[in-house]
Amino acid sequence: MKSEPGEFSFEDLLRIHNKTTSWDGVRNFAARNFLRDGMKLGDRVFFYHSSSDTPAVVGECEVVREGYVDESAFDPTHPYFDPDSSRESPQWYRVELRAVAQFTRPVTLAEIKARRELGQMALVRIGRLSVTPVTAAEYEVIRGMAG
DNA sequence: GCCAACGTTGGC
DNA sequence: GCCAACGTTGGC
Repeated sequence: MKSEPGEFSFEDLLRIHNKTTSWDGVRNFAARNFLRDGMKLGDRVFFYHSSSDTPAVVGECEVVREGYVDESAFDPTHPYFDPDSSRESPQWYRVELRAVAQFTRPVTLAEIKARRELGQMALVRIGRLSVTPVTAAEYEVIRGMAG
């Protein structure tokens, strides 16, 4: 999961009660499908800082609630409002994530790109998506790089 | 600031 | 359905 640290950083998440947040605002169908269909209770999730000086995976979360309707799309005053989504046929979904651990050593995008085993990572392949899948093998490599 | 790689919009 | 124009994301 990507977040711009200037908007919402991993440190911000750690400061929240229960270190838990509802991940709303995803408004891309491919990202939504990964989020809604691919994330299961207890799954580990990497937290990635995008559009920062050093884009990097900075920590780990876990899914504490699986995909459910993102009601922010229904509110005309909300920045994530989408008139095409309704309670009758919702388009957008969210999950709840809880921070598990901050990496002692962030794993930068440059390091990820330099590792052959990670060359096919969706994060690298489809860089603009805010939600991308991580394989078990990729997960282990990055955990190793984080120390 | 530039660019790639999309997604979206709307005319036809 | 096609395509041009434009918007968005995010790395560099």
